[in-house]
Amino acid sequence: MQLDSLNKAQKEVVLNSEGPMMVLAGAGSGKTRTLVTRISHLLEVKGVSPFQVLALTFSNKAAREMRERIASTVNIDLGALQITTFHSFCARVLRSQANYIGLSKSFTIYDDSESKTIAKSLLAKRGISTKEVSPYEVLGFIDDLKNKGYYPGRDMGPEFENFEDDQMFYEMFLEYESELARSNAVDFGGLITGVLKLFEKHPTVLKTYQERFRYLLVDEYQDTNRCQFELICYLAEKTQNVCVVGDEDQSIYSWRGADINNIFDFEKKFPEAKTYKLEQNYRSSKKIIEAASHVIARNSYRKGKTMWTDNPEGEEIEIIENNSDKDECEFVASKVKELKKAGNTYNEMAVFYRTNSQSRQVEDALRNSNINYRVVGGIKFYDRKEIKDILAYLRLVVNEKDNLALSRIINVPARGIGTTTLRKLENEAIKNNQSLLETLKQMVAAPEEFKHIRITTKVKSAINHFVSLIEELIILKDSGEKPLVLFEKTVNETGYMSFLKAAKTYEAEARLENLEELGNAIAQFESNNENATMDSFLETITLDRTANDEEDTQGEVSLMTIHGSKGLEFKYVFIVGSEENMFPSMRSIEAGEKGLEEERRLFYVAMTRAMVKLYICFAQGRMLYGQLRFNGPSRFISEIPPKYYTWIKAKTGARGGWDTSSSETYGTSSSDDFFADETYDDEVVYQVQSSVIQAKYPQGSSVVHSLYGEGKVTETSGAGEQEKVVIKFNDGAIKKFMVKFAPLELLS
DNA sequence: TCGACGATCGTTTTT
DNA sequence: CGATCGTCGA
Repeated sequence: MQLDSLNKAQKEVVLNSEGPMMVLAGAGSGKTRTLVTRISHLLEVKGVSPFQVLALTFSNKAAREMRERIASTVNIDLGALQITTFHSFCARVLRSQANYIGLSKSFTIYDDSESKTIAKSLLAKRGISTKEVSPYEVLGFIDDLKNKGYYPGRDMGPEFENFEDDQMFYEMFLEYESELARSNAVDFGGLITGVLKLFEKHPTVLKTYQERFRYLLVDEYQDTNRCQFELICYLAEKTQNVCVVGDEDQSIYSWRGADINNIFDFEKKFPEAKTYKLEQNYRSSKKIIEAASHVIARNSYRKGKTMWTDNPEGEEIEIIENNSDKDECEFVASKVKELKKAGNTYNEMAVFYRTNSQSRQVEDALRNSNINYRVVGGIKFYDRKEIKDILAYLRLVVNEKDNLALSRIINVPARGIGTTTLRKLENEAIKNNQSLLETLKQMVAAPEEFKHIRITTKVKSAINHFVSLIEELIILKDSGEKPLVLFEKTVNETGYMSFLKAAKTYEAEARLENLEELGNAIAQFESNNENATMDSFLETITLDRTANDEEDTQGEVSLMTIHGSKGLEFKYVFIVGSEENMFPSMRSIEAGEKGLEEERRLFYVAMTRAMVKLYICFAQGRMLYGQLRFNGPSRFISEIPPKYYTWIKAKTGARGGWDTSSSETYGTSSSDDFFADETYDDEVVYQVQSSVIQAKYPQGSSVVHSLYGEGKVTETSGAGEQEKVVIKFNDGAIKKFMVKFAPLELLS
């Protein structure tokens, strides 16, 4: 254990092993190292058994990393040490206590897309089109309840009584829940609420967990939702040995239910709690840290930390102004090449964007320059149709009650059991309070009882076939056959393989390859896990979607959304698309101050990933939804005091002209151009002052735009560099521009 | 029962 | 612009 390599605050965190503690750990402050050392200290010095420690994280990646690092510092068998995600932990608890909650051990975990399918069917049942009410609205409502820790029947206090407004939604929630129960299934949120319910309804069960886990640690605490908070409170109630580590400035998942209040409420719930701040940054240069600190200081909803670093001053941040989105990507590509030439490797560089859809252009530019790259978290293997189909078969085999799985594949490949038949069967199943497969089985056994639903003999024989197929697979599974064998049988016996082979299209070819890949994944799972079962494989892939293909031969530039970058670090970071309406996103701007603060945290996260050099790029004009937009640079750029950056016009159109020069004007102009009316102060943060400069295009003036032609100004706001206008063009189009960027000319 | 075509609508997604 | 979804037609 390397206590000596820790700083004072980190040491305190490690040594104060008893009692409640909250650690506010800034970006790059050695958070993981501290947590790892704390656990090692518990095990090695305090003699705590690994069996009694529970560390909860949000991602599998974080859990794995922590376990590996502990394993390499401590000379103890970590077998019983639980470092897992909230969801895996809860799944485990629910499986071992399944009898208490009316599920069987082999319950299925439904992912978001399956939840969506149920939401859709609930709407359809009511004759509501998805246009009137989006299934996402329904899911949002349900999710919201679950995030807050609600389960049917739970007493949540006064503010939860007003379901009246949403009577219909609440009814759908109840139906959704019973639909899950009927299928012996749980959704992601239900894993957490399920355990909460278990603990509340069965104090004896709770007690066993409280007694087992004497030491509780929670990573990424700022991302916990209310339900998880309550879970933590229950688990820690007895020993009070709970250590939560988080950073309110990196809370970027509030839209997923993360509740910053958990940070503020921790001390209320645990009045004895000690709070520590890890404020020394070991990752980034001084310039980057100070710049990022100035940006985040504008947020009001924070506890407040002052990050500092002993690292060298470092290079200035570069603000890169480009003519278009395309130029921006080309700039990134050429800069990446330049950095490579200077002796850096590709995997020291990363490109961050706000939305996944922005990756394509970056990819194009990198590919054209023959630069190796990897898109992190883009394509989702397990979301592919053919994969979901085969997995649905496997799920059904594991959990016979999985009605969703059955309805998905009963006619894939086509067996002549269409939607009408399925609808009839579903009604029967509900009427008889059975699962679909049970109903089917019964129908095979006693067809005369199903005369009233009028199913043709042809369809009946198809059903017979289907049922015996599934039964055969179930027998195979029960006989203890290995997952890979079960998979291969499934692919072949169901006719899926021959159906794809027969198609002979390019697409079918790709699908076959994907199935092969699924086979490889199963084989790998078998070799990694001694007693691999299909059940455990299915759980693993729904709860851990990180693809495990880690080949870093040549090194690759990493491309990812900023959300995906949390927890990572790179020497060189490019943030692309740093424009208003992109980043911050249009929606967040509309959402108001809270939305903007979250975007600012996102920007802060992006900045603090960079160790050596940060490039913040924006384009004057960008193609968006098939339209050229002039958004202007992100307000967050203007929140960085100019002394930390150099403003570089990489490729910019001449003022007022759009498609003019392609000449490179690498110059070091300052930000004065853009943010002339802002003042900076090192201590406190500055309000944007309104300018007294007159508008260049006052309301009513006639103008000509080099692309859209002539029009009239209908609205003007701001002045000088901030001036914005709304123009109604002669062809009727109404568009909004930032005067600074728009190729406009005044006519009268 | 499948496929072709038009209308629609655009965040982020640890689990 | 483009992916996705729903509707309609054969």
